Amino acid sequence: MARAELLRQQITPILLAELKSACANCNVREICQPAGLTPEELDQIDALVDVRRKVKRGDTLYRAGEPFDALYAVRSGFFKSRVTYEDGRDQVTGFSMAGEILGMDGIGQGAHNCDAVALEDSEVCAIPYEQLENLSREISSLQRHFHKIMSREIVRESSVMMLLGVMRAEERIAAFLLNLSQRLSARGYSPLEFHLRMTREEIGSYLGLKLETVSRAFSKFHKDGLIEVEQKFVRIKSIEGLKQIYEHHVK
Amino acid sequence: MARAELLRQQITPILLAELKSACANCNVREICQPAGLTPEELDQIDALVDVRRKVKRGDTLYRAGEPFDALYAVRSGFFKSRVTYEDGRDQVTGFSMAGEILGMDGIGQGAHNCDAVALEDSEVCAIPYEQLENLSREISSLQRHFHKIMSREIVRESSVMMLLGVMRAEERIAAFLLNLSQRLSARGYSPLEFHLRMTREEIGSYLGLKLETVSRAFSKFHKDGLIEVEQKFVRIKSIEGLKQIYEHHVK
DNA sequence: GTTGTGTTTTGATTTAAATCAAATGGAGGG
DNA sequence: CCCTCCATTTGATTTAAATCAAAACACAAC
Repeated sequence: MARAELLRQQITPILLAELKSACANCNVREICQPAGLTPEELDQIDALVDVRRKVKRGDTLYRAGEPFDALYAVRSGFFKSRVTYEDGRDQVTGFSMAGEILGMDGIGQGAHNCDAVALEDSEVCAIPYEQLENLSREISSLQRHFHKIMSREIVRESSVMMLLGVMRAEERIAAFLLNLSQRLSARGYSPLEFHLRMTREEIGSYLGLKLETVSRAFSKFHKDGLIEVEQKFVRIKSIEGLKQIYEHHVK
Repeated sequence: MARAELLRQQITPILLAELKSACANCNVREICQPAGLTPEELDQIDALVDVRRKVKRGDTLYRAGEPFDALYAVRSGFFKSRVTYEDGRDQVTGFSMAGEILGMDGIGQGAHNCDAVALEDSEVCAIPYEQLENLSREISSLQRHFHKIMSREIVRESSVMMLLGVMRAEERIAAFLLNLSQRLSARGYSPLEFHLRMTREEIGSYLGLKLETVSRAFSKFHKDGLIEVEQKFVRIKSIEGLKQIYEHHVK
């Protein structure tokens, strides 16, 4: 298939020198650099992460149904995960930014369960899953980290269920902005000013809302002095105000 | 109900001789008996599952915030998982029946993220997590099974997100009934007749709907000849009809 | 049996968000 | 530059589900 061909070509040759310090320089410390590793263990992990891959904006990193064989650490860029339904309806199930791990949905069935689409030109490290399993049997702290990351994904999703199940439109959008802000902050970016990588429609899909509803909420927040919005650029003027909406102080 | 009675009787007091083969007799083969184990490995797993615990209807197996130290295999009974929100709102995030695993939400933070409440008198096996981690380093097929179970939980939740995000009320309820039917069937129970262990309100909470909406949908399905409902008892008359609703053929 | 409590059903009304519709505004390509 | 294509905003209207309300029903306790 043509896509597979393209994908293969995108994979940059791996230079030995780069490989050596691939993980040491990477900001995805989460899985590749769990705390408390010996230098030898770090080298083992370095050797594990053998393939870097660039994904152009709009291209998919993987698609639902494709065989699963690796997890991906996002080195740079931004992804959405999308599940498509028999009748064609689809939903965005998550956004992944640099420093986060992608692909854990595929482990269960040996095949991916969703599409991962780059929302900007991005780069990932592929972590071959079988090798990760093998290595995590040797290095218990790696195993522990890996389990924690999977568990956090379960918890993240149950808070999205909460959001979709009990929150009203404006609460959802406040929660979304606060969550984005918090994650950006955790990765060393400004929590108060950022560019949305996704469209209003994609935000709406993620939050179970229509794009018009998202747009109206942004306008409302702006009117109330909580944020400034200019296209994709967002500046948060009042974290507290957003939190009050999120915490249902409205109404 | 007669079936529940039978199930309860199946579980006999724990004698030492039985304990020895606790896992061999257990229907929760998922984690305790991954395929392809040697007898020695099976014994190791047997030794792992050292605590059985009864939970009375209405009691909690664990609560959000409590330290996490074990996963639970449901041997008999039925649980709901519930997340409570700062302002008091809560949501049911899942139901667990005999043969399923509970508690994976706690791994990430070392503390449980939700309450697990028994909806009928139940019995579980506690699987001490640290020992499970240790053992799964030795037995790679156990490790693999464990990872698959976690991943499936992630996938399960993303399909609930789909349900909450894009489906209309009747579709959600059709999906709920079909899912329950399929899981019961997988555990050897009738897929066409069963007792709901939860109230309409709990179903509604899980599906992001109000109890009245759940009730109305049941009435509608009955009127259309798809199901028979009598209190908590449900008989599915037309799996196909439910599937058509679920697949959005309505409207 | 009666009483009381919690669950479920059903109907009438309200409302939050969807839908429909139109105008505006950028970004990129020729 | 102009033109086209999206993405976004904003307004008017509709609608699905929530809310409010009351009655019916179960089930357990007394």
